Formats: sequence, structure tokens, C-alpha cells
Amino acid sequence: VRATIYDVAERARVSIATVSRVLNGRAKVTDETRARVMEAVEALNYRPSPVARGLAMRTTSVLALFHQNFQTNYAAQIISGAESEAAASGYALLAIQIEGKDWGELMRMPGRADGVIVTGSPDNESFLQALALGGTPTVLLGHSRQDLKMDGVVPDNRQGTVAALEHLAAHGRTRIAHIAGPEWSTNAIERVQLYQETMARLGLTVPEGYIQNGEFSFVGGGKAMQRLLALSERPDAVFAANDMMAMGAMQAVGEHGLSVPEDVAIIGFDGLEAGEYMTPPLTTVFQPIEDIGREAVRLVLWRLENPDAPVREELVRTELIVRGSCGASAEHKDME
Amino acid sequence: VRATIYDVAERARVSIATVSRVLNGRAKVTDETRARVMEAVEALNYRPSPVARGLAMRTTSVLALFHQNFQTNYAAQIISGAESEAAASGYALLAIQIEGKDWGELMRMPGRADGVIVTGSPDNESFLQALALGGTPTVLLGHSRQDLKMDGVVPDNRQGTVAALEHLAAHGRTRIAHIAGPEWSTNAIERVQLYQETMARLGLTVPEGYIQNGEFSFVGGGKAMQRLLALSERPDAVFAANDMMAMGAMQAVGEHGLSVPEDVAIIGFDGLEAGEYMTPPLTTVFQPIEDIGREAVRLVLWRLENPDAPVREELVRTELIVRGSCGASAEHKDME
DNA sequence: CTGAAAGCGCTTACAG
DNA sequence: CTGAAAGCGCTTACAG
Repeated sequence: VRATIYDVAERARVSIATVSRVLNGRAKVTDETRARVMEAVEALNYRPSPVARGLAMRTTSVLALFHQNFQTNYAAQIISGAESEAAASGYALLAIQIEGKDWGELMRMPGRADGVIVTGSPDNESFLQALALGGTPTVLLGHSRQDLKMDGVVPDNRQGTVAALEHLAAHGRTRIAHIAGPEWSTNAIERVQLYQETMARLGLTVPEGYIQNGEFSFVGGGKAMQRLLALSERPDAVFAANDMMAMGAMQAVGEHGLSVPEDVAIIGFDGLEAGEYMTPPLTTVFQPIEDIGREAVRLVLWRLENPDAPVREELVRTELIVRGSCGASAEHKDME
Repeated sequence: VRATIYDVAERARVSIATVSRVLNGRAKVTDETRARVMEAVEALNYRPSPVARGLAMRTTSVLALFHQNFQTNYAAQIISGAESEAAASGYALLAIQIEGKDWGELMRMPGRADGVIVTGSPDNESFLQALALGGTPTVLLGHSRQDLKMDGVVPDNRQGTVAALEHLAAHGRTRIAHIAGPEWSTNAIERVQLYQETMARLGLTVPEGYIQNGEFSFVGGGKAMQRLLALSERPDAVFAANDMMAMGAMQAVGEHGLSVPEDVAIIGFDGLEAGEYMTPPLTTVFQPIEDIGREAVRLVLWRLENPDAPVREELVRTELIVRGSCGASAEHKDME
């Protein structure tokens, strides 16, 4: 029932080629024919079929975003940033949750898009391999892959982790534990390594059980904290790989009859707005999540234009935001 | 560089029609030719082009989700639910933020999808009109539209609002104010109406200034609360149209030197996990947001199959969850 | 500046 | 069961 380019051409008494030209503004067209065509377009309420155009131009004007699960604040921010940036360049955003899909389902999606953004994930190596083989330009969130020619936008995990741990150490904490994120996140994995590395450099020991997995969730963070509190050598500080886990940990500390930051200082990662309103407010390593989503889109679009350029890895600044949960907010304010 | 159906046909020494048939399993094919085709498919790493298939079949296997802004927990849950449900039926989900796009940009998107889900919004009436005119099956979040033949999935705002207000009244609150959501949300608008209606039925007055807009955000809720606290007849309770605003309001009450629930009882709407961890925990009207997303997808898919069925409106249950912020959690527990 | 025609990569009657 | 051919709705050399 929708009008096609043929209907428009007929009404405007021109060829479909001309209709196409005035609509795309690529070639010279008489003002008069242009007017006739536009009149027909209006009258018939014509909208070109993106699908047909896609077939003809071998391009979809779609970008696909793959992420483990969208049901988090982090995902919401990535999607929001990516969608606005994509839209600004005329692209639509396909949102795809990796969780719950088998390999076959996943592999059906890239064909729908000109470019792909994937949460960096050692977990789905075979998916990345297939993606590389398929030739779809891909940017990773969390790392880059020289071997697969995939660009990446990665937060400065080193800077953030080091700042957090040094801050805790500077304020006298010595038994600093780590609540880690899930295996599928390269960011989470990198933060564990940086935690270990930095602890060693600071001359602090990492006793058995000081690294607990909290799966990036509030509940997981709480459980991880409970395990830490059950340790014989109870930690006096915790660095969590994201804010949700840090908040869960705070709550667990309270339920255990201890208090934050007196008994256990806590620092999270992300800089979620919600942390600001906890009691005490959550100290955190801020990363501009929405910007990371935007940057990822810019990177794929750039790669589309520069297929042969060397792999790029964009490092995004992180920043320690000292609030109440690390027990040093007053001093910090003086220092600023 | 990607193999096409022609490459496969050539290698398997059959026609492209046969390749198509074995891939879609629609017609009878000899086991032997099937094997040859599959071998070629594997060898060439062939994946049919969704775009070409789309053109030929006049279908995209894509659903589009329009929402004001994705940067909220609510949006994350809607997307997550909608995407899983869509994927389960072989559809991909296009995520589109209405905010920041002009009419022309918006209207380019429906052509990419077989069906559309839109956050109910009086604000973009002309968009809905155009959608109806275009003939794309559409389901609305928040209401339905008989006149435009659009189905809807709507939370039971009446049940939730009435339960919240009656609860507050039953516990002796008489000066109950309302923090409303933005104009673009039909849910927000309906909640205002139900607030007024229910207050009247309960014999409670709604003084000038007792309805303040908080734009569905934490900050907006805080500001709305400040305005309420500045009123000569200060409210002793607040019913907010969502949890983010309720949390912002809680924080504003604290900053004003008053306490929740003693001075001001607060009830939100949504049932976000975060509310559970506030101090005090937020009493709220729960609605199954993720399920609403799923249901919306089921509804469009159903409409695709039943173009001529009468308009359907799915009512989704809501439920008052009594926690600390309304000042009645102890009694309530006894009642259960 | 404008038109006729080929082509994008599939699906699906229509024959056989 | 299988193939030749038309068609889906566009874009874009190629002529004129």
C-alpha cells in the first residue's frame, strides 16, 4: 500500500532515475522537474524503502551493538550515547543482547549492519573470529585486537585503579581486597590484574581470598563482601570493579554490624549518579560511559571510511571522585 | 567479498532456487542435493543477506522501539525485555531515542521495521498520525488508541495509585502532595488524574501547588520536593510518579533538615531495585517493567498476524510494596 | 538535465 | 524434485 518510486515517477511524469536524483540531491535537476517530483512525493506520502536502497547501495545505514545484557545502568548509558551519535550520522542502532543467544542467532545479526560494536569479551572468542572473517568493521569496548584488526575504546583502567588503591593506602588502609567483575568483561579482568600489580608495587600483600567475584551486580557485590568479612584477616578496605557491587558491599558491611568507612573503606568504579546518594556517598572511579558509547560509534564510522588504517585504540580518561565511603572526603576537599 | 547465493549455487552445481529452498527448508529437496548445497554453504561461509531477503519478502524481521531517552533504568529494562522477546521470534530490535530527533529523522525509521513500539506520548501526536498512515503495526506503551488502531500495554495505574494513596491516608497522612512526571508520558499524565480523583474520593484536599513536575529524574524530584517544602501548608506525604523522583525527594527532605518518613512519608512508582537500598528503603508501586517490554513485543507480533483484529489493550498488574519510606512497614508486615 | 537499462541478492510462482 | 525467470524497490553508470 505504500507508494514506491514508480508511483512518484508516474505522477511527476519523469523517470524513476530522476526521482532518485532529486531525493538524493546528487545530480543537477531542473527546478521545475524538482518541484514536480516533490509535489508527487508529498501527495503520495512517499518514503524511500531503506531496504531497497540498502540492496542497491550495499549498505544498511545500521550499526549493531552487542552487549552481554542491557538490564543495567551501564548498558543504558552506552546505548544512549551510541544511539545519539549514530543518529547524528544517519545510522540506526540495532541493540543485541549476547546473553541467551546461541552462536547461530548471533551470527545472523552482523549481516544487518554496516558496522558492529561489541563489549570486549574473551568469552566469545569464536564470535569475534567469525566477525573478523565476515569482514564487518568492528570496534570492541574494553580492548582492541591487532590480530583481528578490531579497534577499541577502553577506559583508562590503570589510572583509575592506581588512583583508587593509592588513595586508600595513603589513608592508612593496608588490607585492601578486590571485588571483581565477571569473566566476560575484559575491563573486569584488566582491573584484577592492575589490582594485583598495584598492591605489589605499594608493598601490600593480597592474602588468600582477597579477590572475590561479584558479577557486576548489587547482590553479587553483597555476597562477595560477606565472604570477605568471613575471612580471618578481615579487609579494612575494598576496591570494587563497578559501583553496583560497591553499593552491594556497603549494604553487606552494614548488615554485618560494621560501618563504612570506619571499619571498611569502599571505592567503586563507574561514577553512577546513584552512588552520590548512598549513605555515605560512594567514592568511585568515574568513567564517562555515555561518551564511551559515542566514541565507539565514531570509531566504527571512521573505520568504514578508512578500511586500511592501522588498528586504533582510544583511551578514555577516568577520574577518582572522592566522596564519603573511602573515609577521606574532608581531607581530599582540602587538597583540591 | 562475502559469498552470495550465486556462489553457493555454482559450487553445488544447482540453481539458486534450490539453494534458497534448502536454506529455508520450505520445499522437498533430495538428500543428496541438500548435502551438496550445505557443503558449499559451509565451504564458502555463506550467510544470506537479510537485506536482499527483506526486499524479496517485503519484510525486515526488525522491530523498532521508540522511547524518549534511553538513559534511565526504566528504559534499560524495557529494552532488555523487548530485545529478548523479539530475538526469541527471530526479530532484531532497533532502539531509537525520540529526544533530539526531528520529525523527518523519526519518520525515516519505521520503514526499517515490520512493527513499532512507541512510548505513549501525547507530545508526538503527529508522529503517531504519520505512523498510522504509514500502516506500520504499532503498539503504544502507556495507552492504546482506538482511532489510530494502535494496541497498547499499560500498567494498572489506577490500582497502584489508589493503593498508594489509601495506604498513606490509612496511616493518618492528610496533606498528600504529588510529584508528577513529564508531559510526554501518558502514564505520568494518567497518574496525575488518578491522584486528583482519588484524593477527592478520600475527602482530602489538594491545595494550590501540591502537584509539582519532577520530569521523572532524581534531580527534578529533589527540586519538586523543595518547592513543596516551601509551601505554607507543608505536605506530610508525597506520592511520586516514579522512583527516581521519589529518591530525589527523599534526599531533598533530608537536606531540609526533616526526616522520612516521620515528617514526610514518601511513595514512589516502578519498584526499582535501587529503592530497596535507600535509607529508609523506598515504598513503591511495583510494575514489571521488563515484562511490559516483552508484552509489547508479543503484541506487535500478534498484530502482524492479525491485522484486522480489534484494538487490544493489555493491562499489567501493579503492586504496592511497603518498605520504610512511608512510615508503615512494621504494621504492614504484621498484616501479611 | 534526463531516460533506459542493468544490477544489488534474494524468493517464489510457473513449468517441467 | 529442480530450473528459468520475474519481481522486490532502489541506485548508477551509460547514452543522449
